[in-house]
Amino acid sequence: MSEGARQQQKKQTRGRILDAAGRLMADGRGLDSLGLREVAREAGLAATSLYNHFPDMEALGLALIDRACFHLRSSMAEGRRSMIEVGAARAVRELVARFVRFQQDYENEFRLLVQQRLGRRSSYRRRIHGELQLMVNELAEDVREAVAAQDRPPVPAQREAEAAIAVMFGLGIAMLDVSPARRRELADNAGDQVEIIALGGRCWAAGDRL
Amino acid sequence: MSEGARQQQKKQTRGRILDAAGRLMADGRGLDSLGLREVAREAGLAATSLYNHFPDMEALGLALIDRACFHLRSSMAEGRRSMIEVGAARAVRELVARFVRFQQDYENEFRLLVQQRLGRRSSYRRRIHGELQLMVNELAEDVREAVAAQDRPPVPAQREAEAAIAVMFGLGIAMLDVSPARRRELADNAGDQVEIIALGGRCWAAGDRL
DNA sequence: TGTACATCAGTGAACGCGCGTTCACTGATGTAC
DNA sequence: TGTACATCAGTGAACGCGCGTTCACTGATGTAC
Repeated sequence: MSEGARQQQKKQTRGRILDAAGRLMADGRGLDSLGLREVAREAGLAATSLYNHFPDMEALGLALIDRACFHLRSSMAEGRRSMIEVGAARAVRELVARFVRFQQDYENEFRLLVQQRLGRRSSYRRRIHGELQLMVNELAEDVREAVAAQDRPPVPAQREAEAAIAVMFGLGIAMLDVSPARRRELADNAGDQVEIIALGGRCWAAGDRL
Repeated sequence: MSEGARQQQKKQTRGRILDAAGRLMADGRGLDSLGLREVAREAGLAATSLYNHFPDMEALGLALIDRACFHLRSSMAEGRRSMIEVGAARAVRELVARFVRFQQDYENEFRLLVQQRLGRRSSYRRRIHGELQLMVNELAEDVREAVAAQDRPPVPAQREAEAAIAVMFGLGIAMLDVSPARRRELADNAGDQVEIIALGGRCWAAGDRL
């Protein structure tokens, strides 16, 4: 408490560094292509100052990934509770809409997550993999609750969640390079795909097989 | 024809360069981290010799991507014709199996495609995007043919194909970091997911909605 | 409240290194007469 | 068939540049008495 001023200043500088890195990734650049000096320059600092905030470049990258995971998580959590009551059809569309909003509000961070999911550093991969696993599990839980609330027979919620998340990430990637009109079209298609998945889950639950 | 020896030698050297680059990517490294000198050294050439085969590093990368696309395409084409007769249940499993085989036989190339699908160079992105689009279209065509051959009502084949490919790429990515036993488990799950998608397509075709 | 000391965010020089690309070259292969 | 010339895959030196990290430092902020 008494050391406030210095600590606060430090936290602020740390934020400036992360913001600077984020800005540099804005034009389609990947984390791997960011240089220490470049980030420092953008943040208005001497290159060596970064070492007062991150032990090395890997730690800086991990901080950026953590931030992206936080945004993903909070975007997807938004209005999650209300999903159970609105009925399956609307719930599916709103799920996709939430993901699209995240992709648009944090496009760089979305790209960061997808890129580093297969990146060179296993610390990055593990962090992202864990986050996606949580996302799948939470979605599966929501599906189970919603189905139970409607007194329907239990569906293969885990598989549905996995497929839906795969579809949405595919959507996010496809949306990166195209016009807004085409984006809407892609999002509608993805909505249909998730609906097909949910329908398929019901059939599966009823014992149907191919 | 008469200039054969020299041309043939050149083609062979070009192959050696691509092989060398492929070998260097074997330990989880990305295309972006490959250096000109490094590739040349691995290929047993002077660094500058690479310029006799590729105008710049971008062209080398594109050649690697082309090769990967070719392998993806031929892997997925393999046995494609027989899919119509075996019935939907087996066809779905074999589809996933073909993709898994590609992912295992050409793991580096699979990684290359997924990574560069969001890479910095738009030439790479376009190339890969076009290939995936073809893949989706061919799968959708197969689905339509198979459904027609069984006198079923037409399903939303394009949406099913998009969703199935998204699921399979998700599978391929998830398989990269895990044990063989876990890989089989993931592949089974993905098979279930694609089956759910196909079931959902039938419901959709019958006019069902959520 | 005033003073002496400790902490530590930020600095600038320096380290060795590999980057992609250019250039003028060498010498084997191919071509024309 | 022999000879003179053209082509061109491969070479080694050199270009300017930024990389991540280390180090000893400065000076403002915080702490203890």
